[in-house]
Amino acid sequence: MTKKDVIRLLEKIAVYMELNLENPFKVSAYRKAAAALETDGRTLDEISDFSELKGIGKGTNDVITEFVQTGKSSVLKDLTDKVPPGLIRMLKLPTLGPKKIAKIHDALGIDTLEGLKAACENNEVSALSGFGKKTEENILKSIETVLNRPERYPINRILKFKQVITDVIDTIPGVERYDMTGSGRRTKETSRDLDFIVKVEDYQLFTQTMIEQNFVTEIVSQGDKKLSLEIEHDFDKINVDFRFVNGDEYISTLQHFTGSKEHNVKMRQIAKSRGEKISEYGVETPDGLKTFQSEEEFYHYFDLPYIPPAMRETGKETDIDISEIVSLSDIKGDLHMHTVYSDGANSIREMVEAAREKNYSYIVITDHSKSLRVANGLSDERLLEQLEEIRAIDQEYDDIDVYSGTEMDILADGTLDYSDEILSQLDYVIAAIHSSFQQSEEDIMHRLKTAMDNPYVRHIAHPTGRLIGVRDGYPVNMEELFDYAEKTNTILEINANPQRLDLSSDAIANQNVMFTVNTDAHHTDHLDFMHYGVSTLQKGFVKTSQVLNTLSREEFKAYINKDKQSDINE
DNA sequence: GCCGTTTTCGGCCCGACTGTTTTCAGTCG
Repeated sequence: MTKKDVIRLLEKIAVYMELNLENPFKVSAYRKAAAALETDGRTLDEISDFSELKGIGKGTNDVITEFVQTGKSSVLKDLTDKVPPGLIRMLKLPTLGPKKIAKIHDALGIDTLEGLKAACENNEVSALSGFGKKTEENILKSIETVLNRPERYPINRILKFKQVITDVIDTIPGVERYDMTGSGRRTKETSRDLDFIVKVEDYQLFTQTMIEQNFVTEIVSQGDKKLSLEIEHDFDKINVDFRFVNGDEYISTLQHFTGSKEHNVKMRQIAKSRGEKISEYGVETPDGLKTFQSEEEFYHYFDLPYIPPAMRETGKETDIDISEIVSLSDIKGDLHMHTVYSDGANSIREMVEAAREKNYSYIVITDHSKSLRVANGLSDERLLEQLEEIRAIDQEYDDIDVYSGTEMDILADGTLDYSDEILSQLDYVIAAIHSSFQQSEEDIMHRLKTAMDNPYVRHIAHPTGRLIGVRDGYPVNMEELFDYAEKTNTILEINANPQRLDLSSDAIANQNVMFTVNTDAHHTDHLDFMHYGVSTLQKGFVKTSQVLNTLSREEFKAYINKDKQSDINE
């Protein structure tokens, strides 16, 4: 029995209560109780009295206590006796909510998706009062969608959908400004849909242009203020919402539609306690509607520091001190990138020039090692050749330090791809697993530990090998990984490539080790990925002092010239 | 069901759009 089990129980009760048409505020109380448990940093055993948490009172405390002690819940049992499980599946259908489902169930006795489909096809649903032809069609369409489309897409897929949309927006005259909002802006690992806000002179022209595009498969809704479409790209379908903004409310609309919902509820409660009201149009104050020039100004107005989008999730971000959390401007260099020596697209010099444009103080060139043949990994000789070239280029620049490194393979049996004799000549060594993902956790941990034990290996790249929504990665014992990293002074990477985001924000929260965030760029354009990695760190509430590449140029040079075992911040 | 510096009852964030209805309920974000 873990905290997660209790959270799931409370959320399950909320869903069943919703379908049982209980008071919506009662339903919401169960959801809030679940959120309160989630936000609390402690484990189940560490909490002695649940009712001391804000949002948990006598009722939910009793439910939790019964469940923890007996493993059962009489409240849930009563509900599951009353509500057929098929109705839970119906809740997933867009346009169908608890009220309509209850009505269909009560009037027609339908309690399965299949039964619902048949009833629509026989026009039984449209015969009910309050239902019509259109509702029936929409239900059939919803069933189709739910059966044929993934619920959420990984962030990398979301970014491709985004490109399809922005390519069109960029051609529409009169568009003054637009932003992607929603979970995409918050850098969630997966998103259900795409959201944009658009400041445009003529929303009708915008709407007309957009709905004429070949990729539009359905107009979900269309009004003066918003447009909602279903689009298709590369055989995948997703919903896209546009919100039209006029005048001075842009920042308030941006803030509102960035979410999360929980974050917004929290902000509105704060406003309300001051006698004010937040909406997407601004803040209603006793002196009239207040609008803002920036989100910084918006948060400062409520006596809060600027909260980056990535951190706007549970609402707890408004309660805690976030002044020391890392931000993109703290990043002084990129320690993991590839060149044409292995599988990168650009030369060392091109990478240096691109890094200078980012105002970085230092970079490390880290091509693949010899065993990674598919990526043209460097033999000992080519690595030493490259080292010479890096040294020469470094000499040419006053404003940036260019260090020689490698992303060295940890081979299947745990041996490292270069000898210590070779490694000792490099400035900075990264180790990574690129092969034999199917090994047991024990074998994988043996490989990672061998690398961490090596005196030249400074950091482990993409420690789990996962690709979001594509593969889980190899089996890593996370507790052991963090313990061993701490023991050996080995730094763990947040790989900023949006396919990876590895380690994940969930994994790094509340850990006491050093991290580094790097793009793993294979092209100069990829250096732009850095902000995804920083967002991941922000979601894990990681402080600037815990991130290696926030060190100044001099501090980083000192770190490189020191033994791995010595303290970084000495 | 939870909560309280307008407190033990009466609120609980707020607005857009659709569809069915003829003034609004339901759903969504």
